[in-house]
Amino acid sequence: MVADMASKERSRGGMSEQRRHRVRLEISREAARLFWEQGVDATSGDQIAEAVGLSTRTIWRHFRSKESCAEPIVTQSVEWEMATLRGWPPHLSLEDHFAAESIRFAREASAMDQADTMLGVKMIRLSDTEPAIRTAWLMACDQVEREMTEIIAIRLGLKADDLEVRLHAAAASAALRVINEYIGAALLDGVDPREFADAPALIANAVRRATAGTVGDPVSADAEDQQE
Amino acid sequence: MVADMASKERSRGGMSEQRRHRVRLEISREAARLFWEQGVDATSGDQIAEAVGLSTRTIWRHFRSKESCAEPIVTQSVEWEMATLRGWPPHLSLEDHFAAESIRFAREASAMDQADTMLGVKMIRLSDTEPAIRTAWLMACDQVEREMTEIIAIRLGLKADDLEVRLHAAAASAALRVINEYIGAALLDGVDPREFADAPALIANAVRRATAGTVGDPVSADAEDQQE
DNA sequence: ATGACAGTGTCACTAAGTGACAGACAATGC
DNA sequence: GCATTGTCTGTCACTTAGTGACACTGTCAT
Repeated sequence: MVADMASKERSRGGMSEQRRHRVRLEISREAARLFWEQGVDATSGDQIAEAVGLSTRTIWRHFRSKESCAEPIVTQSVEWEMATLRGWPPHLSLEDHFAAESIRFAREASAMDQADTMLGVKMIRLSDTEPAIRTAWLMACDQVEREMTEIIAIRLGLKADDLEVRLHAAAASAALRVINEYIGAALLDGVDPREFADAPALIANAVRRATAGTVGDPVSADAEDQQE
Repeated sequence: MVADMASKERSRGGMSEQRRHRVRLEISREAARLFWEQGVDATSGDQIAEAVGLSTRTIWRHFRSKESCAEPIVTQSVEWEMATLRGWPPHLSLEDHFAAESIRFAREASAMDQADTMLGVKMIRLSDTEPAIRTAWLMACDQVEREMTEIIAIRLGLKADDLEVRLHAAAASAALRVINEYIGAALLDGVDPREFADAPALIANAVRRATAGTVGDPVSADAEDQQE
């Protein structure tokens, strides 16, 4: 029975998780496009459903509200940052790690990933004027903050609910958000992406300043173990 | 003076702004109470209308959505912080100014103000589990951030859209938010408010660290004039 | 084959929110 | 005094977001 469940998890359940994610992303893509082209209010659930080729009912099975249809595409646009933070090795500085990862991203990302990223940037811009979308963006930033909290806790060898850690995480992720908005807005205004080659340094310095120099530099391997 | 206000209250255009604000606050108070007592989903627009003694239609005239009914009470809970920031004299340190202002608040605030503040704290706690309310809270924090941007720009003698200023403002207000959540949660857990006598120092130090020491200390009177 | 199950469609339904119009009420003009 | 004007509010019909219940379809395990 255990093996049965395991195989089920792999074939059925596990698959369905991925599939669900894919369907949500597909819906989100169309929804984001429509939101961008004609505004949120002017876009109906029926329209989204038709664009993606599903029944309206099914849309509501995947999303609890119209605005939340934008979430996956927004979340995905910060996902690589979260992944990058998760994979931040103690012995590397933040700029070195971000620089390496963004090179890897530029090399490995598919055309669809790039298109999705642009859609995400558009949603972030939309969130300036559409409160409904701003929610999605702020929620995504909230996710980044939680991620950041974990990373900082480990890096400093403190608990994740420590006030110090929470303060650093909040400040650092707020800085990250501002840089995201800043670069995103510039990209939409047609600025050449090459202009932002120094983004890793920009981010690392902002994080360093936001955390009083506590976060950003390499830490010695055993620093993360000592709890005091 | 009071008579002046009262007469102005009756006069036409000028008053309607204040009156509108009062009505919204009254609605918000009842809505927040209901949200806290029975949850957001379980509270209908009709219920709010009945509780406040207005027709449902009028509720939707004042608020564009059910959740946004919580906004004024949430906003008000950070309003004194915004007012305090606005009135931060250049020659004072942040802790000194906050300490002075919070003493003044404790002395001058009416019973209803205090009750509203507690309601606001409850809404902030609610926003942990109710995404709809979290929006209101994050929006209020957004307001604080904008306020903070202005204050920091003036204090450092830079433009409000300067990236440096925006980074500092975001980090500082994020720190402020975390402390708000931290103290609010503690208060709801029954911790004695006297425990937080050191809040001004806590806030000032957090802001100072979040801004790499740039914001928090007194600035010389002419520092704010020089643009570079 | 057959049964279990997850995903989807259909349809009726509740609740959120809007538009249009009418009445209440105070301030203003004559 | 009385009509006028503008703002706020209530009533009611209406649209749209979102849910519940049930039937249908394809896939997998037995």
